[in-house]
Amino acid sequence: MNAPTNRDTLLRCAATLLRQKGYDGVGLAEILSASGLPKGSLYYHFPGGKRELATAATLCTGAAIQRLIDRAFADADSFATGAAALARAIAALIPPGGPVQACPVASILQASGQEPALRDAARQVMNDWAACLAAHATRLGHAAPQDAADLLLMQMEGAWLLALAEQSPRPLERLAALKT
Amino acid sequence: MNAPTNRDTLLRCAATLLRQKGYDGVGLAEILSASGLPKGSLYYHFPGGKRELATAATLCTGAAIQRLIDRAFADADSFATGAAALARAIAALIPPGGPVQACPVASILQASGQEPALRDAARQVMNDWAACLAAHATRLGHAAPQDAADLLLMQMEGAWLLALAEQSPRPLERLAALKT
DNA sequence: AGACATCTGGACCGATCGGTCCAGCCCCGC
DNA sequence: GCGGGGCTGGACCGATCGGTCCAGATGTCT
Repeated sequence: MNAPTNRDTLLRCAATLLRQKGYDGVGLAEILSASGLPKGSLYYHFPGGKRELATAATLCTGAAIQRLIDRAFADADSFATGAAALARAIAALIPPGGPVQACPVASILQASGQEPALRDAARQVMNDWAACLAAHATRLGHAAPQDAADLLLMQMEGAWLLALAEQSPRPLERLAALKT
Repeated sequence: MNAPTNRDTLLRCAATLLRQKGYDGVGLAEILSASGLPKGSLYYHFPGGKRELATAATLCTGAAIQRLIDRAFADADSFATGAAALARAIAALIPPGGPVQACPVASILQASGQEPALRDAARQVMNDWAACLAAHATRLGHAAPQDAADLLLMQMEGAWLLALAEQSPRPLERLAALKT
């Protein structure tokens, strides 16, 4: 059955709350009450405390989004159509009634100035995404794969930020439309 | 001499610290000690407390950046060259040795889920920028000014975010180069 | 000089923060 | 039956959070 362990629950709740309120915006108490677990569990599974939990959650979500990238580009016949599919996929992540959640990297970036561990995690996820996009660009025969990948990453992050600002998937859908 | 009032000092310090640590990341004590003023002054000039100070500081910085946009596009002969100039101008804001500061809007966006006042401020600044960019696109005879403005805003915000992640102006310079 | 409005200085408050610590439950192999 | 990790439950801690309040310094009128 592969029942989710308490550690997984902690990661999941932390990831969600982090993306909603940012690193400094969530308290441990909030994460704990959302997961229904006591403090002891947290510090057993993540001895490094909030820092460790947040970095682990970010890396986890980052990997999930990379899978989303791969899936979007899997049956694309060009980089542009893959990019449009990706934008639509990210837009589709937004729960219909619920709040728009930030990009996991963006959500810890503000606090990364004080927390080297967070900055490393943010950097690594970004680099992974960029490399992944560049690989797809190369595979699809793009003339300047590195440029295309970096530019798309900028556009995607920007659109995600705008979506957060206006609490609507529209900017992401807009980007998808502009890519066609 | 137009000496800066204490209110101005408060706004300036708050703007800087907000962009470095985010809304939830700065404490009033920190802003106060940076400005060398007591709590009484803050709550006299900004009875709404942290919320009011942060929204005022964001609107202020937002307006300053809009002036930067106007300046960058002032002597541009096309939307693309204006865009490149703007990216370079934002990159130039980054203090050589110091930390990369976030976009003022991005820095309050995470907390805007809990603070309607912040979300309104973020939205307004974004809308102003978009309108401003669209006006320049129209003026310079772009075929689809709205699309161009929105896309550029996405790219600029994304590049700014990447710059924050790798603590270097390179993504912004990269965007400027790709625009040429 | 005296009265009034403006602004500052800082003590103080309850709530919440992240983090520590340990008693004890539970389930395992013996 | 029993011993011993793996894990949980939660009391507790000092620090810091945003916010309140007011005495009094300062400037500006009449």
